Amino acid sequence: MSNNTQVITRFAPSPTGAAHAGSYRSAMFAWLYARHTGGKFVLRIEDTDTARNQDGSDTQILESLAWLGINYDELYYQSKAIERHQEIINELIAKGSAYVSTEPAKDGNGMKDVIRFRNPNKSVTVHDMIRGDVTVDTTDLGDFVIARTINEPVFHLANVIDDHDEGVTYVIRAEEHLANTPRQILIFEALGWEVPHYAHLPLVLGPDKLKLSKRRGALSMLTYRDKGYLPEAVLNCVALVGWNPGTEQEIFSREELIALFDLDRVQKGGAMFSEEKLNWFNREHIKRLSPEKIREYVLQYLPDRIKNFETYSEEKLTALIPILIERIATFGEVTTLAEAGELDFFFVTPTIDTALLSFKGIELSETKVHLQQVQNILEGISEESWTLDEIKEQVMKYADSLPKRGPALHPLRFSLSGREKSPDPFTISAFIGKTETLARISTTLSRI
RNA sequence: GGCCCCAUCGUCUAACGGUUAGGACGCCGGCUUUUCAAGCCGUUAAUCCGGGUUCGAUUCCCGGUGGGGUCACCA
Repeated sequence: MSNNTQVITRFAPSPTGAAHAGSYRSAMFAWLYARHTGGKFVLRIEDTDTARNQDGSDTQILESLAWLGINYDELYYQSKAIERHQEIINELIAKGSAYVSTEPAKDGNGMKDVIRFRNPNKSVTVHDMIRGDVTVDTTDLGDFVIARTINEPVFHLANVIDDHDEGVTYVIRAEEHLANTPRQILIFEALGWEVPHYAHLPLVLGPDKLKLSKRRGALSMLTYRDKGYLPEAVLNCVALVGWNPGTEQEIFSREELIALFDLDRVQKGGAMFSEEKLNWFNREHIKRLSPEKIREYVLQYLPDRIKNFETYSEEKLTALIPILIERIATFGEVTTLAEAGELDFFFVTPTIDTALLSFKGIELSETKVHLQQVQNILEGISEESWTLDEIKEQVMKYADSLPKRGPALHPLRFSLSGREKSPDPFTISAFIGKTETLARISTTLSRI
């Protein structure tokens, strides 16, 4: 194999259901390697198992890849290569490398012809870019089946033919295929074709430490999209399971990943994919988003419940975004928060449960005094200087004059939000404005 | 079971024979302007075991153990 062969990698999913994080990691590495080397990345949908194909699952894969920004240079559907496959099967038989074998049908109904490969029974070495040389004696494979019928190749054969025809020079795929690689090499050799470079990626494990499968751990990438994860965060997170650039940098843009990625720093052992870490990555990537982009996302996830409030406006949204951003890991949480009513007090006057108004153990009568003091202070601040900093400074002056700040701050915050948990009172006051702040305070006061 | 692959904190990982075995996520604790969130600081935590080789092993070799993959007329 010459060193200057163009790098052509591929991702070859079968449309039999939702692919999982491990599949996409394979796609990602193959794509990253192609982009890094300036090569090509081809996508091949292996849709020959008509019985197990699932409708729409190929478009789901395509959509997921597009969302992640994994763009391909060529797209093939394996089912369209049937004639070519037949041609090769016949060639193999003509050459004596394969033969028709009449044997009892699998389903138990009579006899049937299958095509078997004439195994030379020799030792085959896979030169794996990640694991080094792996030598296997293919004898125990026997004369394995390469086609169900004369025109129906089995996975190994179809794979070899397609990879060859599509010019694939680097087969980058999951480790589960390593054990099957020798038989594919045997086929390549029988056909006199150049064997591609191989790189078998460590498996991505589920929480149970077992390899992810369609049944277990299959989580569509689109689910992540819908939950409000950023594609660059998912890309970043998944790229770092099983690979690292050798530095302590953790946050990478798509371009940085392409520039840095290489096969020689790919891990050998399997690894678990952690959603907790994904949340962290997502937060980090949100921080790096432009204000416009953030606004777009928030708008997309903010439910009508909020948008329909009379007090809702573009300006309010602008003020709300920074408050929102520090409370979420995914944009989907914007919806969750809003739907749980945890944002309502920004737009409508909350109902106050006076039993919860006082700071720990403080008499209601004393709370009332504090609240009145704060009310006076707030009234003294002009509309023009009604800013978060100013409000905070003035109110804190009073709160600090007390043995503890809680007795003054808690009732204020509670009067404004009506919730046990909420942003601080200054943030809320600044957000809802002077008039509404004072209105909420006097309403509370009147109810004591 | 045969064959193959793998093995550092709970998790993702760094350390290409010499480090107090480093970082990140999470956990826990503290701080910050009551609460929550965020932020900051800090703590806890690992080389699977046994032999070699070597002045010296996480690192190299062998064995064991453990885990995983694969042995289809599925891809």
